[in-house]
Amino acid sequence: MAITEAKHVDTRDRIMDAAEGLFARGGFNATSLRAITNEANVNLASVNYHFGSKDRLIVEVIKRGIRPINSERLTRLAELTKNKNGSPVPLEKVLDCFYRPAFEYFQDNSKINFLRLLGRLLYETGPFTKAILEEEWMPLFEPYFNALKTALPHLEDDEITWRFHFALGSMIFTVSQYESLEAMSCDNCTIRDDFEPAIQRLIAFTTAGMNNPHALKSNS
Amino acid sequence: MAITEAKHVDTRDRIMDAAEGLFARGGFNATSLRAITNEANVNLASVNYHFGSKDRLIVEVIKRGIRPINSERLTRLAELTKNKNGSPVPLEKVLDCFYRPAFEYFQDNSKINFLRLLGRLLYETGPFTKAILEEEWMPLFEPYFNALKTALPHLEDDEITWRFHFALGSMIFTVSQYESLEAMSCDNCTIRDDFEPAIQRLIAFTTAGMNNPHALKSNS
DNA sequence: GACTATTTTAAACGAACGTTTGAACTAAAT
DNA sequence: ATTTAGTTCAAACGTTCGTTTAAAATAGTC
Repeated sequence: MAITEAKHVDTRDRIMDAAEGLFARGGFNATSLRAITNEANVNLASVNYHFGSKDRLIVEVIKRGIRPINSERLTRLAELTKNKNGSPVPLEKVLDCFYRPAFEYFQDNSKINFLRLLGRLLYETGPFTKAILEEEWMPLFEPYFNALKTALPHLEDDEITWRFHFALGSMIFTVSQYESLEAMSCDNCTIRDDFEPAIQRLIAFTTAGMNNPHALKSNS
Repeated sequence: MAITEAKHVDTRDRIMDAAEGLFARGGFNATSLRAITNEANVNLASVNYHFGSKDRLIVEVIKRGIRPINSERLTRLAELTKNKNGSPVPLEKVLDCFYRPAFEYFQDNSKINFLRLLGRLLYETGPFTKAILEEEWMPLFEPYFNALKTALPHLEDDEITWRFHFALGSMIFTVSQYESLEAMSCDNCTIRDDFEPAIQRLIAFTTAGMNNPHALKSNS
């Protein structure tokens, strides 16, 4: 049974690896199962055998990729607030806990496409995509929103939401559209070899933006 | 000939209007010509008659939408730098010239989907999409980069490029993913009825982020 | 009213898609 | 050696896609 299971898992993972790269590069609808099974060197029918359908394949691919990132985000934030129990947590440390697990994906070359797939997912439509995002996002939003609230006590809730949204946009754009940044800078500004300059600049940028003492009145 | 041209233009525009909305909602590959022609109440073959192919249809849709935005961006920046000839231009005014023409698209309900289509285009693949984006972006990048350089004389070129990239991410995310912001805030933070609070907050956020005096050394 | 050019229409084309099927294959258990 | 459960495989299924075709309809010209 050991070898049988090894084969099983092997085929499953080869399909998911190939699907992850092809979905990120060409999109979900534009990527055919035949393209995936060709790249994975498996039979066409094995996708429906192991996953049931193409829809459930992408769900598994996304969950496999996003869960270690998000659990790491929660773990680091919990450690951060635990060690500083009571006293306010520095804003830049909170943002570091949120950004870094995503950036660390770039260390693994086989995962470099996944963040682009996640960014693309925001624009994909379908019965499953929105559900996955909300399902994986909601457990993350509350703890981080509370951490931001204690770090920015002078701001109203909606103001924090606005600024968190802006920071999210910067991060997502940075990790999923890095190619356009490379093009703009003639490859001077890159994220591939070492993400530390990128994440430090991103933290500096978004910390300054969120710390801005001036705020619009009320929630209008 | 007058009525003939009217019909011609009418069918063309009805196709483009329907395509813009459907492409934005469901993506390029997932939207069939039959869905477009049904929504536009025109015959299926008229797409190929008027545009030649589905690929050339999306090119025309994108160009029709992006050109008035980008020409307005250039016009307003030119006026801004002309009136303040010589003296440095305030950073927030430069960003206002860049952001506002995009946000003003939300005033026209028929155009509300176009910015989402543009955001989605960043993640679409194809021989035409990247070419359009670069073709329409390059004439914009140089003037705005120069304006940012004079507004931020203490920063190196690459540092400006990084921060401009972060600001771009915030803006694109705001105009194309406003639904997730509404969900996070229980519809307290919205952009639909009035974009002025959104654009002012976005300008405040990105101005603070770009003005940050601290900068990483060198271009590493 | 006949003629020409332009546009619209219904129908069909071949190709590619996700999925299903049933037989062949593999490896551990009896 | 036979059985059994799990997996792989080639082939085919029905559907949908973008595109093409040729006839019908429309509008302007003489």
